[in-house]
Amino acid sequence: MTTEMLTALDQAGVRLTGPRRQLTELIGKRQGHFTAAELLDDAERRRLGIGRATVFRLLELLAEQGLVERLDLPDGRHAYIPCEPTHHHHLVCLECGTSTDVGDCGIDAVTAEAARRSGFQIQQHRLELFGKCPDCQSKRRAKR
Amino acid sequence: MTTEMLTALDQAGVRLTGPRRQLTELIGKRQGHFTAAELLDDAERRRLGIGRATVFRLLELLAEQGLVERLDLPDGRHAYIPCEPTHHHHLVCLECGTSTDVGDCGIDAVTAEAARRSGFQIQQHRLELFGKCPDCQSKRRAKR
DNA sequence: CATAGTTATGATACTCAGTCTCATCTGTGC
DNA sequence: GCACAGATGAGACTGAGTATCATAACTATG
Repeated sequence: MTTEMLTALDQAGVRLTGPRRQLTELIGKRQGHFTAAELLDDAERRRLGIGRATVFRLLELLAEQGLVERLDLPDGRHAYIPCEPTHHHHLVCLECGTSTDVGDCGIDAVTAEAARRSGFQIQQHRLELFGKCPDCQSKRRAKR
Repeated sequence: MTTEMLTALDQAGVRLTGPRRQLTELIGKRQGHFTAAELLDDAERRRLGIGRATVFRLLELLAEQGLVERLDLPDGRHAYIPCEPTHHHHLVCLECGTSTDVGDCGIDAVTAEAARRSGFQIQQHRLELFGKCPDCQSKRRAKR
């Protein structure tokens, strides 16, 4: 996962520097989504001496390569999810933050229908699904 | 439109003050989405003397009542769209900002399918469609 | 190796959206 | 009119993200 990101960056003609290696490793250690602030905290806690700007710059790079996707959480914060660079959608667990990719599940039919009804030419769409993952469902059940 | 908002606010037990009337009127005059900053600019340009906090407070109120919906633009900015207080999705024109509501268009089937595949319990979803509205399509054609 | 040149880096200052506080003001029900 | 809860604007504050710039590090050469 971490190495995949690094090789992808390498192929994109980007230098594989120390900070970039360390940050991608931190991203790999987090499962699920994370915000820029969380990643920055991780780096500071480990005294890596990595600046704020570097974190944002790497996230931008990763997003350009499609290795990470920007996501708007229901509370309005911006988060990132590591993912495969193909178009797809995310299912995000509101409790633990895990996320799963789902294929299109028929969304194309929905956009086509919306286009037909409205006359719009649809260029982009964004579908985000939020809920509770199987693990958190069973944990909650166990507590009772 | 403007009056609908006001009566809805009234029914929600909210005071119909001067600033609120003026701001809802400004919202009514804009067609399509707008950002908090744009609304604030409108108010300042007319020397209404309305504070930043008041604008945000009203938008929050309107959002609570479902009279306006928060929207994340593709460029990451937050915008608002006046709308009917029922669940639906928006189609936003990237050129002129007009927006149209579309009903569910079969999105429930999509979320159900995603839930089935992943085992998630889906609690919320967000679907945003971006494209070009019929007017902008014909304008562009006319230019050539 | 050494070195030159490009690219990345961290510190810091800055901007901008949104929130908070608080003294003052204003709708609203009486 | 009056009282008072609720709303307001000014301005301080926070936190995310960006811009700048001198310094540092990676890379390809010789």
